[in-house]
Amino acid sequence: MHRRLPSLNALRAFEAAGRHLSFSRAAAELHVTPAAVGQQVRTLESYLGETLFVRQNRSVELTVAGQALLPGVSDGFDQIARTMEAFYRRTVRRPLTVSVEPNFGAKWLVRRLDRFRERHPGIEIRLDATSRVIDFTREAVDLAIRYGDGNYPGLRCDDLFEDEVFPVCSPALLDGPHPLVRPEDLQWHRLLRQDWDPNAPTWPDWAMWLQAAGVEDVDPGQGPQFAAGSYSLMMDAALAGQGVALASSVLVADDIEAGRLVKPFDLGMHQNLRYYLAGPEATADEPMNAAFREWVLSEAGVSEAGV
Amino acid sequence: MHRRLPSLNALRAFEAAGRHLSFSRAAAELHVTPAAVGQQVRTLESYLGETLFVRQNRSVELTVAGQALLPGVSDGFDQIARTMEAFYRRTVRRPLTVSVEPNFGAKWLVRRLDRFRERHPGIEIRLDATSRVIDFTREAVDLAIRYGDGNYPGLRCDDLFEDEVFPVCSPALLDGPHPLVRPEDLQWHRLLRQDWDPNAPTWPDWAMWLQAAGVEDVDPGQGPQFAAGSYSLMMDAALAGQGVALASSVLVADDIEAGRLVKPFDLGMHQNLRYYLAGPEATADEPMNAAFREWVLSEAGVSEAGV
DNA sequence: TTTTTCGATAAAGAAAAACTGATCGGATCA
DNA sequence: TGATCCGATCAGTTTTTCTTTATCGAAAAA
Repeated sequence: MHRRLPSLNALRAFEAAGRHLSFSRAAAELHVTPAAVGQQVRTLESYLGETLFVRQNRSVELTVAGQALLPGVSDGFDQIARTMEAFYRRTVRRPLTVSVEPNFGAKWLVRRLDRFRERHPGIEIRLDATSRVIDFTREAVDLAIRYGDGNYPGLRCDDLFEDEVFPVCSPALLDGPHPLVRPEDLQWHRLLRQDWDPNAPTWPDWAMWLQAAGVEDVDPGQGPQFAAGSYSLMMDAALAGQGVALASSVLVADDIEAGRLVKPFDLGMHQNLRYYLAGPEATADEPMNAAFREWVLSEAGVSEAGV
Repeated sequence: MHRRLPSLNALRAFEAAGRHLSFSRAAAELHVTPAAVGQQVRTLESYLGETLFVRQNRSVELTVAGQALLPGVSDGFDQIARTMEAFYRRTVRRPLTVSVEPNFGAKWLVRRLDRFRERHPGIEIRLDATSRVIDFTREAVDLAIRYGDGNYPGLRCDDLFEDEVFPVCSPALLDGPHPLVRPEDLQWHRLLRQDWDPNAPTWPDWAMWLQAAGVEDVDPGQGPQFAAGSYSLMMDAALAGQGVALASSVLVADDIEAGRLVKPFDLGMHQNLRYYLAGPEATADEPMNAAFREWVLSEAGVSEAGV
């Protein structure tokens, strides 16, 4: 069989443009700019040696040649699209189960999962939010994202990012009666504090941060205390302007970017713990696992090669 | 309609590979390397999160998932290919008529036309080999390639390349009893000469070349004489080792590259004539004309922008 | 058995395709 | 009349795709 096909992308652009009778709407459908559609159509026209659209100044319509070409091409893409849909829906699909530390899952991962779904429509992600240590041999979990020291024997382990702990608060606290300018100003505000599960990795507490900041006249024990595991309650309080919390850079990155939280001081505290993606070596190269790993590393801004 | 399609090129690679059950054969069909097919298939697998081929060491076979995907995808591409074939064959197709100087057409253009057909399967080229000056208003000719001074009023005129005239001969003459090393050695060989049509542009003759080379003891009038328009006869004689001809760089480029002819001396003679592509301004931007112009300029190694 | 061959694979860099962003210009609408 | 919408165009950049080169392992050949 000798198929003489034009550029498939050009053909798809033509098909969408012909269906919508508009380059702009076609561009929207294809998630590109109208200029891109225009160029693709032009490429196809030059390949075929025939004008496919009559360009009016504010609209396009199909030429006779375009009309001749469109239906068959549309049918072809429809056929392929139906096949793909059927494939995505196949019953044998097994979801990819990813275990995540709950706060990380809620604050970082779920907001980004849409991008993963777009990139890998054939993979369904099931999140398992828990802080437990995962035993991959006993639990039906494919991959885990954990906060720890990276020492997980027998697992393929990829570094995602390091964490930093620093005070955050609502921007409202910056221009109240006692604006937070220097660490000493914390004495006028409530310090939101959190208990730690003795079995899990912990963060620095206010006493440590205040010492590092060289501040002595602020009581690290004042302000509301939140139970272990109530990180999100504490952060809600911070968001509501009820005080200043010590937060993890990873978990508040989106809130800071959106301006919901600010970082009044520049001092952050590092520790030897990082976020890691871990999973059994044996299944690490299966397409679903590899796809997730590659995606999560790119989201983390880490090239896989650099690990 | 919301189509979630993978990369179409990846899909096509998968389809070809699945049909052939071989990456190499698929690569041959698609005119790429096997490595390229392998990468495209891998891309698709990662997009779908599912292995499509079982790789054995010397062959591949489809997984269950691959088997599920292949038929529908094949049908889709078949549908599109049929549509394209039908389009190419439409009755309303008008050939693009290109008038070329006969020698240029035979020696340069026809050898390259296959590449044009591959790039623009929708355009049928009709060659009109003549040295006559074309009146585009009276003759059914779309474009002309001419050798001249480029002064063609009212026409869109693109510079193809300049020409140079130099002696050429069969490589056999280089190691005969009187090897051609210096221009003086020409006295031992026959000079193939050509009459010129008084109405057409002419080339330098042997007298001019010998003078430029500073050679006095070679008779420019010796050797066989070919009638005007018998350029190809003269070149056949040169190819057969019957003498040395003054040839045009454009027309012998392929013979020299293939080693059928050699250029014994470095001295070439320029003149103010060049090859041009010319056509009516009014139709210059029609897709067929534009496609041919763009192709011929790229074959000539000239970017259209540089004209 | 040993050697050769064939097809798949991996990594890196090159080439080509595709896309964006900015600008222009003519209809349409207020 | 001005504002806006839509398409065209162009240069520059990003992304995708491909080639190159080298390796590997089983099948075929010696």
